[in-house]
Amino acid sequence: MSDSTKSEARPRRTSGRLTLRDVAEHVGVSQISVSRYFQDPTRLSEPLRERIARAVAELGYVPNLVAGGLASARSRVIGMVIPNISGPIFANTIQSFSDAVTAHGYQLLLASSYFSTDLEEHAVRGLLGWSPAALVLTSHFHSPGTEALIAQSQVPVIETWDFQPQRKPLQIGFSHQEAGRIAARHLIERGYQHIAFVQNSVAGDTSALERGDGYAATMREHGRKPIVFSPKEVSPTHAGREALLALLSARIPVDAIVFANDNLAFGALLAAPRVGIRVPQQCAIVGFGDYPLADMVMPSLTTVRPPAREMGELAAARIFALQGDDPPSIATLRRRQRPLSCEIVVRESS
Amino acid sequence: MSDSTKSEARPRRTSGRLTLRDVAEHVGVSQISVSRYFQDPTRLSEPLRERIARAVAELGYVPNLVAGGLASARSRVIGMVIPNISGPIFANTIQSFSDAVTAHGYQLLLASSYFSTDLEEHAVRGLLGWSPAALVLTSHFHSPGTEALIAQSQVPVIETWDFQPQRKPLQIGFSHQEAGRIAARHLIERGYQHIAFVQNSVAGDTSALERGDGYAATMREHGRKPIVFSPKEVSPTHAGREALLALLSARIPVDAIVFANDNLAFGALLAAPRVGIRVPQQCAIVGFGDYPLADMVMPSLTTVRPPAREMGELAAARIFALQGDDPPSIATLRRRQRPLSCEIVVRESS
DNA sequence: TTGTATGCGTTATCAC
DNA sequence: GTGATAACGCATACAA
Repeated sequence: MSDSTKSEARPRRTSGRLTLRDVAEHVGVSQISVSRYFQDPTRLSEPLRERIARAVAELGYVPNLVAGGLASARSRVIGMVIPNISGPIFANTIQSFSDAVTAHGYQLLLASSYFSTDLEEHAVRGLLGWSPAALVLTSHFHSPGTEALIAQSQVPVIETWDFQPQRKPLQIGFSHQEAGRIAARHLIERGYQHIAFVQNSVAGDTSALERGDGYAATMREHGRKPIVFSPKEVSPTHAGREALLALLSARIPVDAIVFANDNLAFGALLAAPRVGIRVPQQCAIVGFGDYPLADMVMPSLTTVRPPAREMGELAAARIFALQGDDPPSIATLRRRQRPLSCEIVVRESS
Repeated sequence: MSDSTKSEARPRRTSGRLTLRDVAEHVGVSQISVSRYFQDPTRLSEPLRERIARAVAELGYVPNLVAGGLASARSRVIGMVIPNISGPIFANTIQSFSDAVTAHGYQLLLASSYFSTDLEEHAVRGLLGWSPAALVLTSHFHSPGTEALIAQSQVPVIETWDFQPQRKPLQIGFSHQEAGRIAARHLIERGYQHIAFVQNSVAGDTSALERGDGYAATMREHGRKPIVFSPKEVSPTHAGREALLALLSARIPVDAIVFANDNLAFGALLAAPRVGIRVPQQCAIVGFGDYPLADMVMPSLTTVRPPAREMGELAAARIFALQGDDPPSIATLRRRQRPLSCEIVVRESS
């Protein structure tokens, strides 16, 4: 019974956790001083700062970010919506973004959309409820509802993994059409004659469609007829295998295939020896994504590498600049109105 | 100037977004009715409910979760700390957890620890600031600071990817020792003589050490001497290759290797043909994780599969039960005090 | 450098 | 079924 100030009948509404007041009382100062200790310790005198530091450590006080967020009308949370977390496609972007954000004291509220604009809208609505410092979305395809939500909210929005210069939201991305063009050009230059494109079997991956468009445009520019195959299999590796078999048993067998992503390409590449097809002699294979193991499989996979980590880092940098945390660097500003570029990584499969 | 109620000089403290009051005024009711519309619409009369629904849609009102969280002292956010987001190891657990959580109207605050207990503590402190409904951690290795934080907070903690029956926090996981034992037993049963274990080159992966312990114990129980190799290379694929070369050029070459994870195993498996080693004739290979492509590579990889998706789903289910959202199912309760089990997936590499 | 008063937008509580 | 009022825990604005 050393602490007689502790009331027996605790009001039901309190969360039960320590508050600034508890720390302030313990030290013998006002709450605001403790608040300042967390906001900007330099505004406190050296001795007071140390007394508060000791009390905070002793009591194990953790600031209530919810209350702080309400009082200041801004929070250090950033919302992010990506098609999926588990695949290799966005993994590096999520990780590099998360790391940058964490390093600046922000936290990441993550949701996945599975390439569905409805799920995305639902996620955006939920995330906006937390008044995030910023919202990061993937691609520029959104439902009208999502567009309305972000237009109404004061929250800055950054779109990644895409670049559409005419759009208002900040874009940190690259041109998917150009990615498709790069792959097609590479195979044409290598002298392949019958070059096909295999679409993603996942519905809603509109960016993959754009890569296909880029491929088709380049083919036409070179006087060739685009050949686009859409597999039925849902598993990407099975779909890749399905496409390989179908395209090689056609009337005029293809001698090169561009896949909408590396998982499809892996499916074809790894199935090839089992069905007696030699890569690249009989058929060249090009992927998209440069997923892990692309350089390890045999033959190693030629693929178009998107600036995955870079997009995460730049998106974070833009947000910090917007918040005034960091002065935007020249390089960051310069990149603002430009797409990042993809790179063809030439390996054994072509 | 049709809206004369809009004041020119907006007070600095407001966030500027629509509030419950705005909706209430628009409809001509009190705020609390609009609040009830979101909490439990059935408590409102049919006509009122519809009028509010219309106003919400018309105005584009998004509830302020921060204010709601403060008032109710609980939030529908769940914090999660995993070693890394981008690797294939935890991908399925994160995704299945995220999906389950989203389906129940919760949101996911995600942080990564990179197998560092200090980073984990930092993340936990930050996440606790949001008064999450629950906190999900990975493994049972935490800093004393983390232990103190979770002990003080009222927040329920669930540990995944591990199982230590004597611990207090809820455990949704499996025994890493047993995973190592399963791999060793499999190779012994197949008649392999000189079986080695290759450790993870990533520092701090204590669970991998436990798998190594399980392997070593099983070896001794069968009267064999454990051989443990720790690669120097940081890249897992390079480390796998390094281990393969070293273990096969030893005085007594091994004829089977258990790798701490599939990435290491892939490194060895895919390097083998390039250096003229036949798998499994000359050396069998077993991994851990059953990562994507394990069934596709040539030869396909024998591996120990952890219950990755299941852990995410069960962790979510436990949390909902704790919140009273769902009655816990019999199956869920029964699993509570038991480890989940790993499964050996036998393929061509052994 | 430190303190006092007030409000952030919602929900708990109690009243009608 | 609907409403008035008082918290929730912190940060802003202003004062000393």
